[in-house]
Amino acid sequence: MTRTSVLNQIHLLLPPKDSSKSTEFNLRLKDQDCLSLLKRCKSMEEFKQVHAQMLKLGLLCDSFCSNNLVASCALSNWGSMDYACSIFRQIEDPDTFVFNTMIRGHAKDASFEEAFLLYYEMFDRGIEPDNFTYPALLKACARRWALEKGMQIHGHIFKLGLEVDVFVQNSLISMYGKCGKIELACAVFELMNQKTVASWSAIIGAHASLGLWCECLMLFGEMNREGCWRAEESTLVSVLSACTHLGSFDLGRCTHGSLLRNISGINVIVETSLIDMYVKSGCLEKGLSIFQNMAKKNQFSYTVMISGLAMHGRGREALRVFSEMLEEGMVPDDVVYVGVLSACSHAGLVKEGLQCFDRMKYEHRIDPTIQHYGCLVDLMGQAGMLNEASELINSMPIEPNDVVWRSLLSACKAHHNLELGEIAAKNLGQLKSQNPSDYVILSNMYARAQRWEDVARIRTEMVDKGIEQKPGCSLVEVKRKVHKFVSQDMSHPQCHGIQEMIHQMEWQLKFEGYSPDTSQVLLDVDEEEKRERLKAHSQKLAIAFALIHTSRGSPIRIARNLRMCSDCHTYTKYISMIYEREITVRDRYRFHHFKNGTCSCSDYW
DNA sequence: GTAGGGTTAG
Repeated sequence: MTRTSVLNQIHLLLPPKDSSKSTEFNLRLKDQDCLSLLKRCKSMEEFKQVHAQMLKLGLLCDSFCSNNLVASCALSNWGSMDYACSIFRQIEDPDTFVFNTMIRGHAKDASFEEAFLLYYEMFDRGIEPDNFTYPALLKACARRWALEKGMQIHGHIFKLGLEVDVFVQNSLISMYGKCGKIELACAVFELMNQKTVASWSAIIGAHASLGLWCECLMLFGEMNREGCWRAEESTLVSVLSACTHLGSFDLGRCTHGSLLRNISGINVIVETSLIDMYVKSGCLEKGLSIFQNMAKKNQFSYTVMISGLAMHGRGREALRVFSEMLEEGMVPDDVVYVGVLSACSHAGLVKEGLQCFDRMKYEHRIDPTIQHYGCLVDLMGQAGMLNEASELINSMPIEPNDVVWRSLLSACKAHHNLELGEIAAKNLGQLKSQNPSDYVILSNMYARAQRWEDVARIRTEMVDKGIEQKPGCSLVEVKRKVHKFVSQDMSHPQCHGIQEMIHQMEWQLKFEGYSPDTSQVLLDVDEEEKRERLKAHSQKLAIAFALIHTSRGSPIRIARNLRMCSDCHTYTKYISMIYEREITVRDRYRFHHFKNGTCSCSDYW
């Protein structure tokens, strides 16, 4: 039935002008008819027509009809809350149902204060709220991060002795999660007799939004074990996010598989999460291919791709994607510019980076944040423009933070400028930096200058301040298991085999022309000791282990906690050529792809 | 008789 014919129908049901002629038209609209008519309204105009006819027929004395009338106007996407209010206020004896509807309508319009006023009015008029009253109010609390109000509502529910159902429980979980009270969200969740997909989705989402990634994956596992395997997109996005942050590439890939099997037409949010997961797991090409095949891209997708390309040192491509984004008519924001500037910094595109910075300020009118300045200092510093970087820090309109000074410090280390390095370190000290690497870098700079007394002074300072140097470590995934190697640590159960492999590798490396760069070992020890120390860097142990335990030609993927040293870099380039392996290493700042004796960073990092 | 929950990404 078309809309017009429905509207005509109401006219047919009315008594004709000359009612004496035919009495059979003297019918009345039944309740169900009026409900179906209200449901079919598609605009305020149609609604007003139906409303007028209902008034004529005297149908509004019935609470069922007036409830539906208010619901239609308050909850539809064409309705108006003002109009709904005016109808609502004409109801002499409003019941719980109509109050619930009005509360929901206000909550939908984000008029949270109005929703709460109505809720309190219910109490004043002695109208008891029920399970249908609470989800909208709790959602309002969640949206406003109003924990106190949320807890107050929870208290009311408790006091009323209401036997809460699964809908209210799910809303409580979400409210507590959004307000950052994860333990309360868990308490509600654990007390539930019957958990639905929405309950799992709420609790997993709550953990994800607080960055509790391990718990997120554990809950996902539990959800599957309890037979609730039909996860939906939103849940899987949280899971993907957890995989990305934890580096669980295998689970991430499985989640992708699960999405492909169970969900038709993956949406833009899922695709963006997938790109982020692949790119941050080192599979840039996979991320790129999803990106290129996306039916619709948004600000988020572009940002993920640009930052991803940046992380992999593909600066020019990042700039190309950025131009594409602008051509699509999208307006760049501060986050995407962080990606763009870091792309320039990782690829040494100084001129382009400076141009982008100006464009951001003057064309797109974005005030640079400390992150943008951080990228710029990094860009100049890495390129050896130390004085320019230092001048920029001094002329910044915002207070430089530890990240900015740290960028300058590492640049000073890379370009051997002890004087400026000392200034950067001093500023880090003033900012009460507890980051061990700040001390280690300065101490290594003194060591390089053979200033052993200063080295000792820094080391003592570290001990006094209780700052411990984190040892370098590398993770490598072999046959679905992650193996951890710590620099200089020979406690791995297969240590003997690894040593043998390293010895074998050494012969081949020497034959190809590699010689260890002992200048990287900044300790006051002899050359032989330095060579031994270099050999036991965690990345080399991980490579040796992977070469033993993976099949010929298969790629090796390593994640390490510190920036790669130049000896490990040269070493890995040779290994990629000798053993014909693609080796991907993610360090603290970026990715390096080694293949056929070269690295994707073109030795600029 | 009418109605409600979880919505995720840079």
